Amino acid sequence: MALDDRKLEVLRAIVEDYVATQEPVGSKALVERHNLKVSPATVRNDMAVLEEEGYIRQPHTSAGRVPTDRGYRLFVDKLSRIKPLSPAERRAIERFLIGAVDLDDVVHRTVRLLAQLTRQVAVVQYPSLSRSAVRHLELVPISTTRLMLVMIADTGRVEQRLVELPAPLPDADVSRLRTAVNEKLVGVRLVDTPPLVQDLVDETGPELRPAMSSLSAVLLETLVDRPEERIALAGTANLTRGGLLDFQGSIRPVLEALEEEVILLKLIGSADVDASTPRVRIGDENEIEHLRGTSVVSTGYGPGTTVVGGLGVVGPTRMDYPGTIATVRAVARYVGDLLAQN
Amino acid sequence: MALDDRKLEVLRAIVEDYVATQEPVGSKALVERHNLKVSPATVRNDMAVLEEEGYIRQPHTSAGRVPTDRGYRLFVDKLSRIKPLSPAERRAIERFLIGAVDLDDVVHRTVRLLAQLTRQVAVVQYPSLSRSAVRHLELVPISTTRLMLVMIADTGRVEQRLVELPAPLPDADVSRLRTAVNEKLVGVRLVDTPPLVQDLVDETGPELRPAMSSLSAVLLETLVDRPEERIALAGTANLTRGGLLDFQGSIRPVLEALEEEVILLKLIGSADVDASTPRVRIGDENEIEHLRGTSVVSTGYGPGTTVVGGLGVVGPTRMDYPGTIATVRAVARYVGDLLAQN
DNA sequence: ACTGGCACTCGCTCGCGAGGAGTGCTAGCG
DNA sequence: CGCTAGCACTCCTCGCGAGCGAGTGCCAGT
Repeated sequence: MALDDRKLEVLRAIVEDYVATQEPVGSKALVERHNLKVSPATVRNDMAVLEEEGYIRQPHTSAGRVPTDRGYRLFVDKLSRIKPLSPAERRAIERFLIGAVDLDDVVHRTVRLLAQLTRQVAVVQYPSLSRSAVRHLELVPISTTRLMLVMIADTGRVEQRLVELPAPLPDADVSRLRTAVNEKLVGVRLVDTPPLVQDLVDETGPELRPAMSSLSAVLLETLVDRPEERIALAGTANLTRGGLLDFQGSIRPVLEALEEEVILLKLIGSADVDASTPRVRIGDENEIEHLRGTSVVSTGYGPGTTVVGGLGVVGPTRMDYPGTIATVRAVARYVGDLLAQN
Repeated sequence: MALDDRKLEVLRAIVEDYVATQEPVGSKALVERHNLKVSPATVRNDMAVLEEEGYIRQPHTSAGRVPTDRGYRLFVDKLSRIKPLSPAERRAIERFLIGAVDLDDVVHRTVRLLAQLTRQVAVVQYPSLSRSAVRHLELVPISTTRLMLVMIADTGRVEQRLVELPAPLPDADVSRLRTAVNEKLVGVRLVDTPPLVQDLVDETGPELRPAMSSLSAVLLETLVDRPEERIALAGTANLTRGGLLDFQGSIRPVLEALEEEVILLKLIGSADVDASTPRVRIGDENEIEHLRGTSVVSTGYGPGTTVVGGLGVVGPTRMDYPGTIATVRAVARYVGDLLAQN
């Protein structure tokens, strides 16, 4: 059954009021606050229909109506325009992000900014190694049988790993190794390195072969096969906002979920995200069981139109979607621009 | 006024029971659970004295007694022995920490381990740069006028900073810079570098002087003058344990405080910590206003007896002090040993 | 110095009733 | 046919008071 315009308007009003007041909204209050042209009774009839269709529900008989996940979904898809950011917000974003000294700094500032602007929990993934290319590889002797391998990626990430050598290696040989790996790998995307790394080993002379093998094993395993994803989190205190009404009484499961990097990666990981417009997952749409009852707004970011990582926020289903979506999108763009500069 | 042995015993019993049950403890229950040799009435008299002295209090007339911060303090200082860890705990620690691939990994594992074992919020400071020495400095050209400076510290920390050069610099000159700074600074503690960095600039020939100046400015400012401290946090979900009884009803201020790195550093920062035995701050003893109502157990860690960073846990004043202290101390030692190996 | 007894305090829980917001239904109106 | 006004009904919320019980303080006795 198709909902006519007025019913949609009623749904929008319910969502907006509920988000604003956090209380079930009744027919009378609705017509007053939104000066609709019809009477409460009419609105009640519309509400009955909306309820039948599953867009709203009553917590109990004789209480006002509350949007369901489905109602929010319709609201987000059809009934809301993304709010333009206020100049103050734009300024806040700019002010926050200038002066970052390194990637860590950028990510930390971003996640705090996002938490502050949306007043929710913010999550930012570091640029994914799998979407990075090698900018430089450095080998630092730690002892005669240990090297530290430092990889600097074009996304600004710097990773280090210990390499145990099968036999002591003079410094001159370390230099040769360094030159060899850099010549072969600089500029190559990490996902494309495996065959080249194999070449490297094959091409290495017998005296350096064992060392190169150890090195390539570390390279492949820890940087390519299961590259470490990193995540920053901020604003968990915002979960306590809105009393115990949100998150069906306990923020426990939410906090637990947020401590699992794996879960966070699923949430805002860059896997299936594109940078055009944020993705919104509402309540039950979330795969993570602990996060039913929350909504997640996430998007990819990166220099230009490419995506190197994801970011987003986690909040109650009862959130200001237009504002949150706008903020997430704006922050992602700024961060992308910032990365493009380096 | 001196408390006789039995009164101390009563205090200890009250603390233990309250920690275990989370409920005010009454005289009758006390004599039963701890089979004291005296009657409830006697215990009541002792309680009256303990209350006068400020070690315990009643939430309201006709409720049991609850320890005050002062009571906990006495308990920690005089009435408790540090529990030895169970073999299971020792095993958990070992299992958790082997297989860490780099410093990030070590810190992350440690903080999660600590949170899990103590069932509280755990905080681990990365080895402080101010207590590190330079192991290697690397310069990577990003463009003709930009270098990335990577410092590898003996504590395993790796820091990178962008250096803007006043003029384009050929690769050969980059190498000369690299050699110069490494010869001068490798092995030197960061706090001791400033005069040497100055020497470096002075000794540099005129053609490299401008580049060296930029480089030294970055070195001094971001690595020595205000070195970035890093912190890892885990177990915030544990704050919700024990309902709303702990933290006077709201975990909000606690979560807020935990988001401030500055605050965390004050808490567990290595400044005034020694590695011998954990420091315990109970309730009001905390300087941080938001953390009144919590207790903090912290200690320093590092290879051998040196201290390179701090770690600890934050929990309700009503916590298992002997167990927590033992765990914090044990984890700190293991981490210290682990660092010593690298 | 400790104990048993006893009166007392006071927070907690429950049931009850009044109040009120909001609803669904029905009849009437344009 | 859609909208509206009126009305009876539901059910949540809040406040009140009684009963209960844990725990206490005090006092007299050993």
